[in-house]
Amino acid sequence: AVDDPDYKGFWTTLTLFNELPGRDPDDKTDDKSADKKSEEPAIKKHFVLVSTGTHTYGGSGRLSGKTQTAYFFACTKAGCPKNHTNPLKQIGSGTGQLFVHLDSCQPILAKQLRAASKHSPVNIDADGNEYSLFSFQELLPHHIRYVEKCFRGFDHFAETRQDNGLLDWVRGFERRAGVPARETCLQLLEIMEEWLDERIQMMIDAQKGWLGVPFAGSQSDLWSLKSARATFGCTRLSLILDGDMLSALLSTDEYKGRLVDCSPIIAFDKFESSRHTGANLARWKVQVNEKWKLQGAVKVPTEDGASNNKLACKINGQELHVCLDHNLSRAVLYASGEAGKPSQNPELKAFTKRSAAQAASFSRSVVNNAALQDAQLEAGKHTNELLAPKVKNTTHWTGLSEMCNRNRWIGPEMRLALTGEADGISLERAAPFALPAQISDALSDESGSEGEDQEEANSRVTLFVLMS
DNA sequence: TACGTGTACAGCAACGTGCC
DNA sequence: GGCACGTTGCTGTACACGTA
Repeated sequence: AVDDPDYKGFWTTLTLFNELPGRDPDDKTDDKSADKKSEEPAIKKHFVLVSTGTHTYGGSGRLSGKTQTAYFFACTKAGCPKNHTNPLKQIGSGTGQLFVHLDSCQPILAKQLRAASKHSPVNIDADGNEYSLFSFQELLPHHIRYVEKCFRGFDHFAETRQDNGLLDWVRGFERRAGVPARETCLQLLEIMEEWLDERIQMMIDAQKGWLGVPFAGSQSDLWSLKSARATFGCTRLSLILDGDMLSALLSTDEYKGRLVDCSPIIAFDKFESSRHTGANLARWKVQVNEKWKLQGAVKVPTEDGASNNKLACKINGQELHVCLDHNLSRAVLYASGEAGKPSQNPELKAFTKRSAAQAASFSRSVVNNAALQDAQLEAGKHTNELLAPKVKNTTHWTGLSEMCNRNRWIGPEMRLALTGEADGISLERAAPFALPAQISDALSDESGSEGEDQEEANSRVTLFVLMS
């Protein structure tokens, strides 16, 4: 983010950010990664390498049998027994043995070096007080809460990085705290998932024992990538649990005397089959039901009205209930004439088509578009408040409403841009289409005049459409 | 172009073991 | 019990590669 006095929190791309004054992406002088390659640990400046050898790991761990270079260091402090004739053995690039020696040989220096090293949990604050960051074991309960927070808040574990400010945010409250590594988060999440699944299964079994089958509802949906190369399927179960039973299961009084609405997600899978046909969907649902012992549990699943959903339910002997929201959106599309063959509202459909074409003319004509923007500026709008006409979105059922509203808001400016006249009446450009019957009737009723010629009638149509 | 994912490894602390 | 030494675990970082 780029902060400047005029645009607080203005977000930009990395490329544009690097083009800002003072930024040179090729300048590596302050790049820690570049320094790290050439700079050895500071503690080695206080030792001299005497000789090298080979170390073979013993024990039974993962390193057992492997070999690594062993380095023999002499302490540079005068009179130290760990001199050239009795050097310290240090395996690999580590510095552990050097620190252990320095702790007793030069304890103040050892403390300073530890505090300076970014790998050490030991720090020294501005007042010279030494403190140590929490160990992994001390932090584990906080890590668990952190993972739960990320999960509940739909945050990504990629946030557990030092370079995004989160560590500073955490240490602002407790300087000894730290965020868990990504791998730790994933391991904790796996354990939580396992425990949660056990509880869900326990509730499913109890509900089945209480009511028999069927005993639950379900909702499922599918999402496909635009490339159609992958599909994700999600299913959640709807349980209305007896609170007394649930309290007994979970050893708590929290739910006693209540009905508990519980809707766990029981499947969220990448749908591996390249063809998400009804048959493939039916097989996937059977697998989910087998995993959770849900055979016969759901008689009426709720889904959208896709044909593959309908077929899957038919194959599995279920009665599909189409989601109310989807049915409502279909109803609006039918009522507005957009869906259904034949159209149930051809007049509105024709109007919608012409109004959309009119709005689209502004994106096709830079002259019209410039005139519209000028009209809005003259009306007192700021440059960042300028609106463009909307074309009806054919997929969203709110498309008709959004198009009409937007074009009504900027109707005066559109009239000015198209006709040069505030009232939108232009005798120069007649509407090129025949009058829809309803509009014609409405106009004739309104005017009540006789003998109106065709040119005048077309002008009135232009006005009518613009007003709409 | 930016981001996601997997792998390797450096650097350190902690723990275990054996010796004195 | 203190010390020296070996082994293991954890975090942070770099980097390669794939992909939206």
